[in-house]
Amino acid sequence: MTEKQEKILQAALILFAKEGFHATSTSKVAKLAGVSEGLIFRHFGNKDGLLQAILEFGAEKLKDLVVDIVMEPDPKELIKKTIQMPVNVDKEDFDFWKLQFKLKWELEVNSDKKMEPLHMALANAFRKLEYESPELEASLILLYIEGISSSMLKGSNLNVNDMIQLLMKKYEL
Amino acid sequence: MTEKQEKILQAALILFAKEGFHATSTSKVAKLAGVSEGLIFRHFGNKDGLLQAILEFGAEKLKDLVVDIVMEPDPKELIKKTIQMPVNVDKEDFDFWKLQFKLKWELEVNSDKKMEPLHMALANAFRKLEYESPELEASLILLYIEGISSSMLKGSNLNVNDMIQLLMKKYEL
DNA sequence: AAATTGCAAGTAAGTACTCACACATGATTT
DNA sequence: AAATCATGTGTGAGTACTTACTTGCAATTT
Repeated sequence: MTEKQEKILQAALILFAKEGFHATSTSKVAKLAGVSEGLIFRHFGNKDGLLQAILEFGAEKLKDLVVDIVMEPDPKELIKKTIQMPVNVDKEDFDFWKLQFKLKWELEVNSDKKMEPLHMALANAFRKLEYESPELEASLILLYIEGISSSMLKGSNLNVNDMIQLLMKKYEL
Repeated sequence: MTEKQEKILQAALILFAKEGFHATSTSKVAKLAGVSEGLIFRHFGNKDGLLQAILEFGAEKLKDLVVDIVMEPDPKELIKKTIQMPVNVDKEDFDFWKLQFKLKWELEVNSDKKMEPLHMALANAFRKLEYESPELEASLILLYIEGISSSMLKGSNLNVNDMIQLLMKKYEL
C-alpha cells in the first residue's frame, strides 16, 4: 500500500464519517488527500470500492474488541467487559465507528453479524449465572451497548460512566 | 394545502425514508408525485424546505405519543406505557420514523429535545417508586426504547414482544 | 382582473468516472 | 553496459450525465 493510497483512505474516512457517503464527492476526497481524482479510481475502481476498502480495514478493529471479550472465561467478568466496551474504544477510531453507524442507516449495511459471537458469549455467560432468559438478556445488553455508543458518537450529554455504574449494580458485578 | 402539495410530501417521505435525503433527487420526488419538478420549488422553496415541511408535519405524531404517556398519573403504568411505545406506533407511520432515525445520522438532526418531557416524566415515576438514581433509570429506559425502535425499523429479527416482557419483569410491572 | 397553481424547457455547477500521457523502477534482451 | 520492455504509480483534462434550482408562460381559481 503506497503513501498516497493511505492518504486517500484517511481522507475518505474523515469525510464519509462527517458528511456521509452520498454527500461526499470523489473530488472532495481527492482534494483533502492531496492527489488527483483519477488516482482514486485507479486504486479502488469506483467510489463503492473505496468504501469497501475502508470497511474491510476497519472490520479488524471490531474483531479485536469482540475477541478480547469473548475469550473471557469468567461470566461476570465477561458481562462487565461488555458493558465497559463503549468507553474502551480509542478516540482516534471515532471516525470509523461513526461511519459504521451512519452506514447502517444510509446504506442499510448490517454489522449485526459481526456481533453474533459476542451475543453467543453473552448468552452463555447469563446461562452459567442461571438467568431465566439468557438469550434475551444478551440481546438486551447489546441493545444498551448500541444505544450508549450512538449517544457517545453523537456527542450527547449522557453521563456514560454513571450509566455503567448503574448497570454494574443491576447485574451485581 | 393543495392535492399536489400533499402528493409531493407523500412521495418525498417515501423516498427520503427509503433512499435517504442526499440520495433522493428532486426529480425523483417529482416523478413519483406525478408533478413537474418546478412545482416542488414553487411550494417549498428548496429541497431543504421540503424536508422541513415533512418534519414539521410529523413532529405532531411524536408529540401525540409522548403526551399520552406523560399524562399517566400512576408511575408503574407510565413506565409500562413507555416500554410498550415501540409496538404502539402505526404501521403506516413507519416511513416517518425511519426517516427520523436516518436523519439523526445523515444530517445530525437531534430529536432528543422532543423526548425531554418524557425523560422528566420517567425520572419522576422512578422517584415515586423510590429508585436510587431516577434520572439515570429514565435515561436507561430511553436508551432501551431507542434501541428496540431502531432494530424494529431496520427489520432486525429481534423478538420485540419477548424483549418487552423481559423489561416488564425487570421493572416489576 | 388579480392572484395562485402548474408546466416545460431551460441553466450553471457538480457528479462519478475515463483516458491519453508522463515518469519511475526493475527485469530482460541485445 | 546500453537499450528495450513491462509494469505500477500518478496526473489533469475531458466525458456524459445528474444535480438543485430558475424562468417565462399558460391555465385555473378567486
